[in-house]
Amino acid sequence: MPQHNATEFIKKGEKEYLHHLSIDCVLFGYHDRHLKVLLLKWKDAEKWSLPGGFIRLDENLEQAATRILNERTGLDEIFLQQFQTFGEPGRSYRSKEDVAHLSTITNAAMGPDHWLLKRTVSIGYYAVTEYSKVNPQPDHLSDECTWCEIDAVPRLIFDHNLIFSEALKALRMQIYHQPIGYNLLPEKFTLPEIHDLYETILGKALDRRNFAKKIVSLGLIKKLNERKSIGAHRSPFLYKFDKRRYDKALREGMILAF
Amino acid sequence: MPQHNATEFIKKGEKEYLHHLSIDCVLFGYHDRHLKVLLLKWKDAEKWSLPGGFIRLDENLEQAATRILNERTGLDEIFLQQFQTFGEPGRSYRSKEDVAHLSTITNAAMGPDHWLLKRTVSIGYYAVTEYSKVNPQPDHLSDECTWCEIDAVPRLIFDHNLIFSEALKALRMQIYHQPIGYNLLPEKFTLPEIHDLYETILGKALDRRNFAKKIVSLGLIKKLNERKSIGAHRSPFLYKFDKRRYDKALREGMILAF
DNA sequence: TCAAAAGTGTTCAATGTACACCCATGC
DNA sequence: GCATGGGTGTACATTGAACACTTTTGA
Repeated sequence: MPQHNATEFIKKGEKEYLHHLSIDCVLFGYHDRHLKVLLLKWKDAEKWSLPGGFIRLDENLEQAATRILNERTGLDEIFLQQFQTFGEPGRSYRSKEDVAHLSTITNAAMGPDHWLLKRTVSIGYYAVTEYSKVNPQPDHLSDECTWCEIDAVPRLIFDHNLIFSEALKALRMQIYHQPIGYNLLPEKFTLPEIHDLYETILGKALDRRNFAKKIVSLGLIKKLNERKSIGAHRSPFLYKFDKRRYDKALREGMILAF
Repeated sequence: MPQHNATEFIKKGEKEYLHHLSIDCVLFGYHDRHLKVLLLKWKDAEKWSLPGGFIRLDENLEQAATRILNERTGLDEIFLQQFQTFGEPGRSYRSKEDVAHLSTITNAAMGPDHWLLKRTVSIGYYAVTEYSKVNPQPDHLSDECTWCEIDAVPRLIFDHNLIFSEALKALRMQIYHQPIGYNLLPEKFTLPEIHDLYETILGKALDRRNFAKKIVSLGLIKKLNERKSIGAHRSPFLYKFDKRRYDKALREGMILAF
């Protein structure tokens, strides 16, 4: 039962969602050596936030997070990771200004007991996607939904800056224990491409030769007898993921060091 | 405002705690080469559970977890780690039997809309303590609170077996990145003692000589000019933690490999 | 022929791993 | 003197880190 507008959401949401709980998603987007994060801008204000939402009465947490991201991006089959739960009292709607603004943009009177204004504990999820084909859609409360370079994240509402930075920390930790890239690279990709991916996510330079040795020795990718033509340069070999081994590494973990 | 009995808790809790949310704690106890976990047994039944509780309206999550454990153990200054949040619909009070039993032991009529029976998302915390001086106290709903060997954990209610095993996994992961032992060992301890601690928590044998080299080379512990008398055997040297470096490693992490 | 990017291998240092003997102590 | 547990060092294998030249391509 999708809400058709913000006013309805404010009024009817009370009966459709779990109170005191929300989900915030940090969706990282990778493309061409850039790592970005999906942000929303509140209507008629310079207030930015992470995409978030509430949990339906009978929905599990991961489904809810998937739905929230799907509504903003159209993406399906997002590989989500729950990373932390944030519950400081007063973490949301601490300022009267935020409340007044919410009231204005939703055109709804909200008493202090309104369900949306109650103390809310937020479960944080993150995911990574290839962003070049995503067309971000604002939600009811926003007039903009856009990718933002992770080094240029503005001040966000509530504790969303904390949530973002914890997500980035978790992502960078995860990359040492689980494979990454299957959804971020084309089916066939070159070593320089996956090398750029790792450098971008980790935010640091990795020696080309050592990287190639390690990534190949993990056995998750295999070299093809094809090259990619990249113009006035030597043509790099193409590789593809060995899906069996990739999935095994996803399940069982691995150890990587750079 | 502590509840004095289960009936009061059932009735008045509605206004004192956040709905739809709970905290479950996995408290590991170490002593003399044994790793145990604190469990509660429901009144008049062979139903075991992890210690858990609810979050007061103005309490932060870690305070709530600390309070819950403090009520069971009297312990203060517990180093808690939030590790995962569990929210499958139907994870708690799925069976009518459980509901009926709760109703019986609390002597309270509970309709299907009772706050305790609503869908509840539980935030998992774990901690480790020295258990030999702890006198576990049952809560309102239990008639037993006791340490159980981690290899002999019985069937637990709800999804508590899952919560327990995820906590154990997280603890064993953490031990590679953060120092452990400050609260688990006496102020002065021997290398064999800390060696036993690591073997017990990890559940595997570690080479004595290599362990000593690594743990000393981390610089977190320092050798004293004292030995411990252990009867008819060579007296091992005593060590103590270097608190400054220990705290630094807690904050910044470290890397350990066994 | 030149500029730009890709491919590749070796050396050295550090770390991890396996392993065994002697020493101290109290009975 | 003996049983028990503690202390210690070495050799080898593995891994990580640093590093530079040659090849390919199209303009």
